Amino acid sequence: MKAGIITSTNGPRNLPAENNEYLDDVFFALSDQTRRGVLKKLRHDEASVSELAEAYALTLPGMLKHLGILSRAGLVRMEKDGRVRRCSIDPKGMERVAKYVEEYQAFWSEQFDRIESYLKK
Amino acid sequence: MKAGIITSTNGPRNLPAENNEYLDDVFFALSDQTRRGVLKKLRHDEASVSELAEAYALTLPGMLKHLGILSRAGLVRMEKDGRVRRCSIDPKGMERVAKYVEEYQAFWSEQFDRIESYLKK
DNA sequence: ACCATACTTTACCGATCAGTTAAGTATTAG
DNA sequence: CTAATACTTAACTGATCGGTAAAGTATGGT
Repeated sequence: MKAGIITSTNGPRNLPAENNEYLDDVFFALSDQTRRGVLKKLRHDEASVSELAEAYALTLPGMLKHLGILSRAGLVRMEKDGRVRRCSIDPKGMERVAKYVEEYQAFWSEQFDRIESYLKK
Repeated sequence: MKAGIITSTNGPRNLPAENNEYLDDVFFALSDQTRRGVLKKLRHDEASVSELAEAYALTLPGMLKHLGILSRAGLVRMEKDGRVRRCSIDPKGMERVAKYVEEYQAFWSEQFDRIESYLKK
């Protein structure tokens, strides 16, 4: 969604070529208390947009924006059922986060081990 | 840093009282490719602000802002050594993320089990 | 057919963000 | 002492964010 030109060429900034574009979206979606609250609520039960808007004292368009962000991040699934939009958890987004954290900590502890073995000498 | 008044009273919005204020900061910090790149680089080696600024083609103040965000999120530690600021990984922030993901998925699979056992009947 | 419900679209607002330039301070090399 | 280095602070810019109001569209109940 955001910087397609920059990341597609991987040119202008000499980034370590971390092509995890979607991580921008999922981490951003999780950086808001209201959106984490929505996720928490949806883990227990599905809900409509109106129900969520009322629960968080937001207007319908306001809640819809949050849901759009959660949906783009792969954290929420939405299905139109008549005039009602049923929102439910999508596990895809959180799995991406889990994977990132795992890889991160794997690298970190590897580094830690290296230092430890160095200190032993 | 952000909404101290709102979350301290936990009043105005009827949130599910998820008092994980710091999660806003850590998820937000991770929602940017440059900042995730800095983390990746720092996992291999410490670096000064200038080194990081050059690696990502940013000005010093620009990089310093990113480092401030990473630091507030508990993802990066900074120590002033003479006129140089040495930046290194702080595991605290990522541990918070790991914990959030764990709890989230625990609830999710619990819910999943409940549905499964319901379907068995 | 009529009307209420549930969403959708558009346009707007103040605040925050990513980035800059420019000017400042502190530390070290010579 | 002087000057270069490395950071720091302040002010500014365009873009995005969270939220709203207002007006529109589609669907279901009677």
